[in-house]
Amino acid sequence: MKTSSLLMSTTRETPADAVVISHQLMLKAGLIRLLAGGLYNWLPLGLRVLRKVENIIREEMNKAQAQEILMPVVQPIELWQESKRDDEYGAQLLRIKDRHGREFILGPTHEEVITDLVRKEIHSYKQLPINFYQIQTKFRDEIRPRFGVMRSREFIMKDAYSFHLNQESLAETYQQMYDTYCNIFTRIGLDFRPVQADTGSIGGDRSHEFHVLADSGEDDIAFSTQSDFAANIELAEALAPSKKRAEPTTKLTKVATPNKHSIEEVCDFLQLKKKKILKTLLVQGATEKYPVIALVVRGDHQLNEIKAQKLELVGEPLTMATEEQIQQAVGCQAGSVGPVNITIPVIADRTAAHCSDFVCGANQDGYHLIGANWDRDANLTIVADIRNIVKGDPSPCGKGKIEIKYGIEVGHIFQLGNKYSTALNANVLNENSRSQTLEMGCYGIGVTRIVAAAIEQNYDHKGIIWPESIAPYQVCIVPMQMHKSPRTKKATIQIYNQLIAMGIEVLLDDRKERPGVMFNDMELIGIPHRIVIGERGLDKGEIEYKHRGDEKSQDINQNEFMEFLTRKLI
RNA sequence: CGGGGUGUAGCGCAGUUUGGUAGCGCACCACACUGGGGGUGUGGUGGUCGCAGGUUCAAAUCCUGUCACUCCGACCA
Repeated sequence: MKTSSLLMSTTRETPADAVVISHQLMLKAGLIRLLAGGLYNWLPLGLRVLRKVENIIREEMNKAQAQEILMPVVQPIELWQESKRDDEYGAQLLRIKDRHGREFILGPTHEEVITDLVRKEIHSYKQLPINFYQIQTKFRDEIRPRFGVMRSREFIMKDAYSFHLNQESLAETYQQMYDTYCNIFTRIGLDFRPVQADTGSIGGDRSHEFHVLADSGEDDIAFSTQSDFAANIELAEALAPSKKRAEPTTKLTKVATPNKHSIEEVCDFLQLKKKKILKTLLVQGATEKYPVIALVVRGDHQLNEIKAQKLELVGEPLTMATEEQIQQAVGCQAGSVGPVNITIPVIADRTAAHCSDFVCGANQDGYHLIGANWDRDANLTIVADIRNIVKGDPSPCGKGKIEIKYGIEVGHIFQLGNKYSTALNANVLNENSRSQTLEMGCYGIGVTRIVAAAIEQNYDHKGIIWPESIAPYQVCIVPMQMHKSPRTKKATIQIYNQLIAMGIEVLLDDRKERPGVMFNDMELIGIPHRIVIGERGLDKGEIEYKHRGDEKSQDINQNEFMEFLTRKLI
């Protein structure tokens, strides 16, 4: 390809709207352009990268005996009513009507469609297990699209769905997909981690997310410093302190804390560390008997809503109690609530339950209690893990301490079980001629997001540094004064043609631009291998080579150049 | 959905307070010089100032409404 005929829309200035580096660089390098909120055009260079990612995924999926299919983006609403997910998905599901007034949705995912297909096509256990995948556009009407293609409304996803007669077979394919995902992300050249994850509203039993580690990641991942344990912070268990709780040493005393509500204010006022205070949050209960529940965590900890809402007494989804409810339940404002002399059920976090001589709200506006202790002053009935794990906590795996890093979720695999096959009645006959509900797994990869994630991990002040596997072109040729020097032109065209004949993707910058412009553009768009040809080198019988990640270029003897380059390209 | 910000040429912005001929830089086009890191000069192209309504002799500027984009938060396979 020659740059003279390529749409290479590089810009000098950084667009004001882009905040993360990958978004900025994708715009600057002319990979994508915004059409509307969360909707992007992919320009030629960007699309080449996208296709490379797709092809790696496709090859690895095929290797794992998965079969590629293609399902429609537009799906009839009836399927979603059948699975009861039309309500569950809510506003994120974009609904449309056709000319006859029939309702459709733009597919945010394809569990329903594939399950429908399978219930129609698969009838015998002999056809199992089977694994289908597609690389297809999805649409999710995100509340807040942001970070370019990292969180867009329309995006491309590789989604796979496997079907099984039993749990063992599902577990086998799940493991195979786990390995396949590792192969895919390794081949792409990403620094990634498989992470234990919450199954979320998609349902199911076992789940791993695959995260690319980057500062701009939207997920918090907890790692062990001494093992390969990694879990989404939503899920990571905060262990109970191993030591016994200290005995009370102080008297329970009420102190005035006028207009001090937040943990910070009270700490400031009483000159305390945050960990000496217990934070009491009131949430909606699950039953009429207990409409309000108190959740107690240590002042320096954060409530983990996902853990909390899994508790029996707690309403789902987790909702904070209203002011009226708080007044009615404890007779004071939210900032003065505490577990002492409270009539509603109290659920204490494991670490909070381990505190002694603590400070808490007095259940009276303007007052807190100091020197409070469990059992002596407050009933400790329910203890549970309801906080976010934090840096320095012991790892739940038993080895090492916890470190928190940010991750970009690029893959997610689930063992769904029979949620959809039951809802949609997907059965096969087993070897006893009995109808049996299918077990199901699903496996997603955010294809467009991978492009952004790869940039987040591979860039410098000049621009993108593509991993070789997904670079839009492997090699670029930057000739010096080619339009004035027949010698340079001849050498350039010769190498260009040779590389093309070898099947190498090469980009020749044949624009009548100054060298600086060409260098800057090629570095911005991140082509891994650069060849510079000019009279200066030719006089010495040399051609210049530089890798995008290298500090310096090297001059290679003209006669040995192709051999040299071929070795670099392996 | 709550709170903030911004809409003026392809991009980045000034002009709005105090109403009076639509500006700058980059990009783009032409020519010349230049030529190993976004070079220089000369001359150009391009905007119903997001949209609608109102006030006024006169609106990018003031008022009302509306739409879009964006940031923070909540939300979220």
